[in-house]
Amino acid sequence: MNIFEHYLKEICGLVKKNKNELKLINFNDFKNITVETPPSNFNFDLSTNISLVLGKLNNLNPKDLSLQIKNILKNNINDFNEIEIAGPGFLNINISDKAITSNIKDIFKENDSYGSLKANKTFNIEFVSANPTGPMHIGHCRGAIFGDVLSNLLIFNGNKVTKEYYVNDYGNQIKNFVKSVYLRIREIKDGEKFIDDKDLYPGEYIIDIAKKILKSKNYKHSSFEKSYDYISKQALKLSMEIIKEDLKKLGITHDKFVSEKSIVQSKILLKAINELKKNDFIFEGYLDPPKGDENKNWKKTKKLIFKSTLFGDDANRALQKDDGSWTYFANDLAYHYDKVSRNYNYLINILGADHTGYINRIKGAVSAISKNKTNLECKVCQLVKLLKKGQPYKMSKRAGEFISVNDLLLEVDKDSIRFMMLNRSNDVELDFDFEKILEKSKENPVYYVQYCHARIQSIFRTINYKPKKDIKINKNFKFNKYEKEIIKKVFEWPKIIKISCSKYEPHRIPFYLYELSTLFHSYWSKGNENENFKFIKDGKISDDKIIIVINLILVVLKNGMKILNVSLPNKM
RNA sequence: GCGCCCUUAGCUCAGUUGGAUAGAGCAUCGGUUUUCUAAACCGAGGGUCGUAGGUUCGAAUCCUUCAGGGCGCGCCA
Repeated sequence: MNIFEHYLKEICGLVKKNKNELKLINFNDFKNITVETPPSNFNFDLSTNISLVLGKLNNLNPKDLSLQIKNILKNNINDFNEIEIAGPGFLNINISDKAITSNIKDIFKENDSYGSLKANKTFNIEFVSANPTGPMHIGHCRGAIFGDVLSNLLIFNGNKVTKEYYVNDYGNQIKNFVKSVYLRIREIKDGEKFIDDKDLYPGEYIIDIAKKILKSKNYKHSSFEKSYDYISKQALKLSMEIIKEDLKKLGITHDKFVSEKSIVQSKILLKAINELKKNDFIFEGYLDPPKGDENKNWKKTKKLIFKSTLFGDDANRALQKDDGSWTYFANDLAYHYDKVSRNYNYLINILGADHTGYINRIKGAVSAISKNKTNLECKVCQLVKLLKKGQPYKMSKRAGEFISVNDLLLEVDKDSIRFMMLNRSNDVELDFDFEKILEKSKENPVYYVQYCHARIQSIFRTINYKPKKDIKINKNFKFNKYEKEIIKKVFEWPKIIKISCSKYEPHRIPFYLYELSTLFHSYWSKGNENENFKFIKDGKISDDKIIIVINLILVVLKNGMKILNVSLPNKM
C-alpha cells in the first residue's frame, strides 16, 4: 500500500481516458509525473506535477490544463475532497477522512510487511571481509553495519539475500600473521623476545592465540617451516572466531564464508582465466612501472594481464606477480567468477574508502566474466573519525593500537553503535563521538526513537490496552491536524523503503524514524499545553482515534527498527 | 599528475532520483512540569546551497570550469 503510487495510477489513468478532451497527444509513459506530499506550508495531502509535465510535452499552458484535470479528478475520484491549483500549475489535493481511514485499514492489514514492495529478486552482498589477522576495529564496523542493514532492508522488501564474507586467508599478510603467532609461541616456550618488525603483528590477541595453540595436544614445537601448516590452520580458525564473535556482538551474521585459499586451490581460477583469455580480455605482456615513484624493486617481466582499461580503469592490471604466482586481483577475479556463476540478479560489494581505486577493475572483471549480464555495484563507506575528548583517535591495525569493536562495546551498547553508524550517508565521513553517543538526550537519536516507543508502551500499560491484530476503525473519525501530520508521515514509509532500496541507502531509515518520533513527541506534548489533548483521562484513553494513531506509529517503528536491528525497549 | 567522495545556517548533517517560500539537531536567546515518562515540548534569530558559466517553465539536485578538504593511485591484501 503506497498511497502516492495508488493515486498516481488513478490520476494518470483518468487523464489518459480523457486525452481527447484534454487535447493530449504525447504521454511518454507518464515519465517524471509524480504524486508527493506538498511542502508543509501548503495545507494539502497530495500534490502532483502532471499538468507541468504533460503541458510541456504537448505544448499546452499548464495552468489551463490543471483546471481541466482538476474537474475530471473532482468528478471521478471520490477519495479527493478539495483540489487547488497552485504555483506554476501544481495540483494540490486533500483526501477525504473516509479515504484516510480506508488507507489506514490497509496498513494495519499489511502490518509487519507494510512498506515492502515484494520485489522478489536475488542479491549477493559481500561485506566486512576483514582480513583474518586480528579483531575487528571501529573502521570495519561501519561497513559491517551498513552491509547488514542493507541486507535486512532488501529482505524486508521481498528479496532473497545472501550475506557473504570473503575470507582473505591467503598471501603475504597471512604469512606474516602466522609468523607473528609463531614468534609469540617461541617467546612463551623458549623465552625468545618478540622482536617487532613493521611487517609483523604485535597485538595482544596474538599472544592469546599463541597460548591457545600451545594448549592443544596436536601442536608439536618445531621450526617455523615445520610448524607452519598447523599453526596457520589453527591461528586462522581462532582469528575468524574472534571476528565472528565481534560480529555477533554487533548483531551481524553472514550466510556464507568463502575462503580465498579454497578459491586459489580449486579449479575456478584457471577456469576463469581461460574463459577470459578466450574472449580476449587477457593478454600476456608487460606493464609499465608504477607512475610517480621510482620503484627499486621493479622488474620488467612477462605476465598475464587483464584489460581493465576496457572498462574505464586507469591501467591494465597484473594477474601474476614477478614470480609467476597469482595476484590478489586474480584471486578476487576468480571469486567473482564464482559469484557470477551462482546467478544472482544483483551483486553488491561494500568497501571501505581505501579501496575506491579497486572498484573499476573488479567491476570490469564482473562485466567481462558475465558478458555484461551481471551488474556489480560497489558501495563505499567513507572513513569513521573517532573522537574522544575532542581529540581524534588514530587507528592502525598494524601498530596494534586500534580501538577494537570489543573495546567499543565495553563502553557503548550495540543499539547505539548501529544507529549512529547509519545516521549518515555512506558517502560522507562520519564523526563517531564517544561522549555524544553516551548522552541520553535528543542529541543521541537512538534514545529519541526508542523513547518514542517506550512512551507508547507506557500509554498502553496505563490504560491496560493489549495490542490486537484487528484494530477497529470508526469510519467517522475526524483526525485533527497533529494526527493528520503523523498519518501523512506514516503514508510516506513505503516511499522511504523504495528509494532506500533502489539507491542502496539505508541511512534514510534512521532519519525517517527520527522525524516520525519528533511528530509523536510533539503530539504527546500537546497535552501539556491543553488538557483536552491529554491522551488519558481517568485511566482510559480520551479518544479512540489516539489508539489508531499510535498503533500506526508502532507499525512503522517496528518495521524500521527491525531493519536496523535496533531494539525497542518497553520501558526506559 | 590522475580517479572517486565531499563542500547546504556558527557547528554536525538531511534534502523524496529536476519542483513551489531549502529543512533537522547542536549551539545562542526566551518560554513550558501541582501532569499520561521533561531522555520531552513550544517560540525566536540564523542561508548568495564552495566559485563561475550552461541546460529549462523551474536547479542544492543535471553538464562544464575553477577553488578547498578527504581517500586512493603495487607485481600488498
